[in-house]
Amino acid sequence: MKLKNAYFYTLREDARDEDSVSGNLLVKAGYIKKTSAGVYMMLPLGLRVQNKIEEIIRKYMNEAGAQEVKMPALIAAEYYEESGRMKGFGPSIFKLKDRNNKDMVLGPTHEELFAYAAKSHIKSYKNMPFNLYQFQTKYRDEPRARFGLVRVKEFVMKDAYSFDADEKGLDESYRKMFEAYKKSFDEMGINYRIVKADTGVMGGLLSEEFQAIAPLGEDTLVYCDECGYSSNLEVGKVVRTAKTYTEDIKEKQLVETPHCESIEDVAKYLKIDMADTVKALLMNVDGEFVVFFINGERELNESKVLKLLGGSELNFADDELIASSNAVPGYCGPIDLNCKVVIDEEVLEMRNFCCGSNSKGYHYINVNPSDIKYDIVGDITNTKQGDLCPVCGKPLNFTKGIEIGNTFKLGTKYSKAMDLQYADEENKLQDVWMGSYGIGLGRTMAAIVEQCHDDKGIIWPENIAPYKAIILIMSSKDVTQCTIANDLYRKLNELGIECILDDRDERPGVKFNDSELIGIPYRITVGKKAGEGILEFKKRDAQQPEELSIEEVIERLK
RNA sequence: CAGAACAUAGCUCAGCUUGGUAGAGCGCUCGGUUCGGGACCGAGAGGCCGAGAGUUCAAAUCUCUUUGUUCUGACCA
Repeated sequence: MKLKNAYFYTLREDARDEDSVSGNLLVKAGYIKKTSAGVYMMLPLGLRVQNKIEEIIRKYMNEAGAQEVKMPALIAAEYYEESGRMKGFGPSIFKLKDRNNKDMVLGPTHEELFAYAAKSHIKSYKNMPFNLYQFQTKYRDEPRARFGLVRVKEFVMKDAYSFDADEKGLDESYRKMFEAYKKSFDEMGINYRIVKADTGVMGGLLSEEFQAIAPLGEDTLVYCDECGYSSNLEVGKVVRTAKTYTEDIKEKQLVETPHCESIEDVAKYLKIDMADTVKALLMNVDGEFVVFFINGERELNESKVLKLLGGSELNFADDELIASSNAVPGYCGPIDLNCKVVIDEEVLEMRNFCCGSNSKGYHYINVNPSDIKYDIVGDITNTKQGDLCPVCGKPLNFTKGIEIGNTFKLGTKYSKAMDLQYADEENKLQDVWMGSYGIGLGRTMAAIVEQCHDDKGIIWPENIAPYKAIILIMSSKDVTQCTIANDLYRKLNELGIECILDDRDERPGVKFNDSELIGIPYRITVGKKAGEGILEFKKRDAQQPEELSIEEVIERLK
């Protein structure tokens, strides 16, 4: 690409409406442009990066034996009605009607259509295994688009679906995809971690996420250096530091706590440790009023709660629901509470703790497990700093991650719903075992920028940079420089080395800054010494440039 | 969905408190001087001040409504 006559621009100032590093840099460097919240144009440079990511994934998908197809984005709603996910996705699914008033959706993910496609092929066990994949645009009406390309409403996903006759087959298909994912992300140069995760709206048996390590990440990852245990915070079993309660059990006592509506206030007022308090969460579980009691320092884990209670929706309770009991918001405690009570298993180990009294302005201190009444007990909180590895008992580490890929063992959930069956060796009908595997391309791009940048701009890993090299002509009026630069540009192109020639009539500073902002891995400066056959060669992340001959430059880039 | 902030030129912003009909820097066009880290001089083009309603002789400015964008949370591959 010769810049002079190309669609190319950079911005000098930070984008006002992009607060994330990657969103700002991608917009500033002219890779993407926002059209509305969570919807972006892919400009020439951005599309090249996305295509690079796509090619790497395609290579490993094909290597793993998957076949590429392309499904429509516009889908009759009946497919999602059949699988029950019209409800599962709820407001996140884009709905529309055609001119005949037929309900349509813009596909948020494609298990249904792939299961439908598989029906045409699967008659007997002899037709499996196989794996289909696509690169295709997904639409999700996210409650809150944010962080540039990290969470958007329209994005390209690689999604693959495996079909096997039994669980053993699924395990093998899953393993192949898992390996292909590792190879893909390794080749892209991403720093990532694989964690166990919740199966969520996808359902199924197992979910693992590929998480790019980044402070911006919306997921918290917990991992153990000792044994390799690694999990999303939302699913990890909580194993507490073995705090030994040595003190004697005391008699519970009512104390005045005026205007202390939060557990922080109470702890501060009574001058006690938050870890020695039990807080109440007044919740609405599918319309039923349930109060949860957990250690004052912990957070309630929604997916654990729903799994424990077999519920589907968890919200804070409204005033009407609260009024159905004697619970007093801010002073709710597990003693003589007349509604459904669920306590975290940790509470049973605590001694002489503080909790609400169900009368305004008062809390109890020195409460013990024998004082309280409850209906259900279980592990219902998030892992937190200080907790131990559930496998080996060593202290856990925490980090933030951006979910760039995930793999699901779906089992027979969708084949049952979509009636996808095959005849086995005894001619009996059996359900097909499915797996599904996704990678978000734009999100991957964003995650890489989050990891690979400095104060001057992006630093693309070589394998996904839009171009490998950029040639800067210092003086566009210098005939020698122009000739040499154009000649080098031609030679590199002949060798299949993708490069940019900055032949714009700009001052050197502009060209240096732009080349750093857009993050091209190698910079070749054609300047004063060009006449002597000497060029300047600098890797994007190198401290100092080096002087090389034209031949040496070509050799380095081969 | 709740809370908060913001919306003025292509970009980043000032002006609003105290109403008088539009500003800066960068970018862009033309001319000149420059030419190895976002140069300088001169001359220009470019905006129904997000939209609608109201108050007023007069609204970018005050009031109400609305839409959009961002942040925090809720939610969410």
